[in-house]
Amino acid sequence: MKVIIAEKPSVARDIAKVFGATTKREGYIEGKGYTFTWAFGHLLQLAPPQEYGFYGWNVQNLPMLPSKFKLSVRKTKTKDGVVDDPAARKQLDVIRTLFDEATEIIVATDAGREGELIFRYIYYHLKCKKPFKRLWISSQTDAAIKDGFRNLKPGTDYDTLFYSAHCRSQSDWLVGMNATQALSLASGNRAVLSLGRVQTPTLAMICARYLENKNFVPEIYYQVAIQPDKDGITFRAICDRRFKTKEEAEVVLSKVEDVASGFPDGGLILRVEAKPRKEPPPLLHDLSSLQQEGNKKKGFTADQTLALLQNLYESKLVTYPRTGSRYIGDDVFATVPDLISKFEDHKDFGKQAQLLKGAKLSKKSVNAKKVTDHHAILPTGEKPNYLTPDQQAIYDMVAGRMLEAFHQDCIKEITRIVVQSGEKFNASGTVISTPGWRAVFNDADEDKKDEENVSLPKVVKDERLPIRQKAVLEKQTKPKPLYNEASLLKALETAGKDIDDEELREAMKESGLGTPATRAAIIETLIKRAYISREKKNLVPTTTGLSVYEVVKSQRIAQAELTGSWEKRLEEIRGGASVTAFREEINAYTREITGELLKAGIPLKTS
DNA sequence: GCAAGGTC
Repeated sequence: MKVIIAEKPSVARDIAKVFGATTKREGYIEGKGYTFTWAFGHLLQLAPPQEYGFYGWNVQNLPMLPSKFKLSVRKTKTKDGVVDDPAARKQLDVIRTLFDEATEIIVATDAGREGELIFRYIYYHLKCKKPFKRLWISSQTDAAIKDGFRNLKPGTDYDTLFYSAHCRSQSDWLVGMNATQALSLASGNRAVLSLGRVQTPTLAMICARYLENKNFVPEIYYQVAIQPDKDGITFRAICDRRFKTKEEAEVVLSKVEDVASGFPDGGLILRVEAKPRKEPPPLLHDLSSLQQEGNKKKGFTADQTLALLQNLYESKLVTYPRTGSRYIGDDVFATVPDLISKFEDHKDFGKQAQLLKGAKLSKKSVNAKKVTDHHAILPTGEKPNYLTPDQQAIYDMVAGRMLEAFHQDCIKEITRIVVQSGEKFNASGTVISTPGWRAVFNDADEDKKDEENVSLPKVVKDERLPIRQKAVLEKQTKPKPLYNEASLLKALETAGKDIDDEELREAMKESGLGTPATRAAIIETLIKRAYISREKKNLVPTTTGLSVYEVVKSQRIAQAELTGSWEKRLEEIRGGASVTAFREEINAYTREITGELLKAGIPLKTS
């Protein structure tokens, strides 16, 4: 009997369906001589410190450097304390029984580093010795699954991928557990002061932005504006020059030949540019972009959006939510016209769905090479029964974005006018001539809502217009805004883009800080530790958060670069480089950071 | 009591 093991039940079901296996058992499906079972993500984790003899939180234990890591069943918190997760334990028993009976194992966990780790931890924990092959696919359509089974790879092809995954896992444990205990102990041990490769740079970003914002000294500057009049329609034009004093601005103002100063036609049109600009549709959503939209449009936290989305996924209404890809492959694209037709009677964008019927669809979101472990989020086409208003809102964001993504370009008419009256003054305006994809939600372009979405009257070069008004404008430079969940998620995604070292920047390019599946949890962790709090929509540090930041801000653990340097080494390990060398470096760094924190944490006592 | 990673 062959056993196929997937990362999660939904994938096992999809594969079983292709084989025509239908008999549902407790924890697996069987039929046609196969069994199809699954994990629930990581069932096993690196064992906690006490399993290596490091009892309690004690300076004498530090740094904790196990020579060989152990695995233990994933834990869950109950009122009686931390216990083995019963669901994980039960599923492991199912897998153990199936593996015992198996002649061959086919590994169908997600095609990536963590997917490999999820399987290997189970396999080694169960001390299984059966041969295994690897299914490597990135979409769960029938065609992709069939093709994948025709091209099963030898399990050993992925040994180095497992080594890199295992190194990632151990390194996070070593640095995180040791740094956390060191800082907590050094600060008097009154509370858990956690540190980690992802959470600490995230905290640092929030703190740095907060301090920058708080300490910002606005500068006042002056500009000059005029209002030319074309056949009774006035519009505003501004002189680009910025002045430090009002007096300097008034010099320019005095040169303006406005009507009140006795010039009936004091504005000369020097230049008129009117050109259409195509604005292509946005990409389909991945988890992060949807969390950002949920935060902007509805004020949901990243965690809330993920929970709502998980809910829709379990009701089979949307595809897999924790994806980091905004693309689909050609196989999925082939199903899109049918999917779109399912929305023709939707109350808000049914009309747009009808419009797309038979139309040529944009292929901007179609790129198999950019589909990683999972493709972008789509509705499945199943009809929702009852949805809560919040679920409906998220569902509509998914469905509406699908319509947008395959829609036509939005065509805007952009006009720029330069008026001479003493100085040169500029006016610009944007008018949507063909809405295309923007017709789906009919939202204003929020980035440029205030200034650009105005229409300008038709004027021609060398024309002279009266200037009805002129004024000096007093303005202030503005600080960068505090982070909110949307802007923080965006910043985590793009973290590392401005690293000087080209190799590190390259290593982080595809990942950023954390992963789509964990970013919401990272924000919640910082809140649970009382490092940050939500104030209206903003994320601001607490005094505890700021004190921790002060202690670690110049350490590597607070920099996104740490992830970059690890990613670079992990990629080399995947390519066959030595694991031992990297482990030694991590051990050395663990000793170093532990020592420094034990010294440096003291100031926290008094704060 | 602690990391980051995955998922019901």
